[in-house]
Amino acid sequence: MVDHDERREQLSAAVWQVVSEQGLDGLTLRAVADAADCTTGRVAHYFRDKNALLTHARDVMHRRMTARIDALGAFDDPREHLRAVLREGVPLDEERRLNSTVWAHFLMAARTDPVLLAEHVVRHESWIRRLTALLRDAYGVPPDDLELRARNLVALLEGLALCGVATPELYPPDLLVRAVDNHLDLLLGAKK
Amino acid sequence: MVDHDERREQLSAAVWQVVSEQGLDGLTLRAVADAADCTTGRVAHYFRDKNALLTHARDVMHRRMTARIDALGAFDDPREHLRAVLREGVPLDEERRLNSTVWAHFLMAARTDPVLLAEHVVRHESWIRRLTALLRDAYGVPPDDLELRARNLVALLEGLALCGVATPELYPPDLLVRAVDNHLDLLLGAKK
DNA sequence: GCCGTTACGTAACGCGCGTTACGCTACCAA
DNA sequence: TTGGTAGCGTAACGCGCGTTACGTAACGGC
Repeated sequence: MVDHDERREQLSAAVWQVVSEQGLDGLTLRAVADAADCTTGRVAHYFRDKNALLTHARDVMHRRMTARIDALGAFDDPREHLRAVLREGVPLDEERRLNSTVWAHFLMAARTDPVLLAEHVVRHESWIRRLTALLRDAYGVPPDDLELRARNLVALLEGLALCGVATPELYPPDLLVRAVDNHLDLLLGAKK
Repeated sequence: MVDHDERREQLSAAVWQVVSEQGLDGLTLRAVADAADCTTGRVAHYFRDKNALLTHARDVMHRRMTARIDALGAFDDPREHLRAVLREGVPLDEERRLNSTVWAHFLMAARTDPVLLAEHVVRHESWIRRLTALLRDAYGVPPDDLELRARNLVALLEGLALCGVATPELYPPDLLVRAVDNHLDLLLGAKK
């Protein structure tokens, strides 16, 4: 008896790998099977069809991302808390680059897929709410345009993620960190 | 005798339309022919293969984008000049939304296509240089981290473009303008 | 008025895709 | 030992794709 959930997570990991290496165009069941070092028979055995495989892969990835943010724990300084959360949204290592890459591909696919679009909207808004709250905590007295600032913060993060995904050598981790810190200084005033 | 260049531009416009509506996956020669209201025979007649069609479509789109920025003309206030240029990078109307959409799709495709990647890098860097120069003009005395600020400005723009492309109804033109202005105020100090 | 050339439309080819049916092997209960 | 089932591998099917070959109508120089 094999562990079905574990097998499914293995296949989902293969999906991420293929999407990262070949894009959504290159994501064929045969490519997934190759990446998972098995045949398409196994894939077909664990997922009804291609769509079910993709949905599972998306869900697992999203769960891991939120889990990583939740696992950050407590911070004394609200500003450091915000900073730590922001770092999770930007491709600082291989895992987060994989996350950002897959996210970007699914985002573009969402333009022509109502299901993907609905998921994106929910997560985007929730992301903005989270950052708005963190930003509010980081300010002594929150400015009137707090939500707009949070929205811009998200946009900056997505833009940086895109840069890091498209050209990792031009946007190494230290540059991304400096970019985030620079914006934070602009928002909250230079760190003492 | 028909005007070859005009025909090619018509077909390129059909490419943009299909990419915008169906993504790069949906970009088939038959779909392009449908959008151009002709048969695949005509497409095959004017372009050696699909790749030539795509290259031409990218080139024409890029030429139009740079032409639009160059056509902005002279400004008395450097800050207003910068602001006007920034507005061109964000999907404020249907044409610019089309531009941003196609740009984003090709950017994701660049991850697995060396030719597209090389083009992207060149244009990205030139974009950063242009904004660095404009930003320098807008400052009385440029700060030390001028280039990093310009880089963040580009990232913000790309992030906002992505938001406007994915969810136009959540990011209407006036919100995008306010977002850009907000960041500009943060960078240069609130407008008098 | 004829004839080559331009400007396509039409249709077929091979390929890779997702899907599905089928077959085999290992394992576990009886 | 034997029957059944879980866990796959293999192979074939139809479809849509890019490409290409071929047909043909209109046009323009002689």
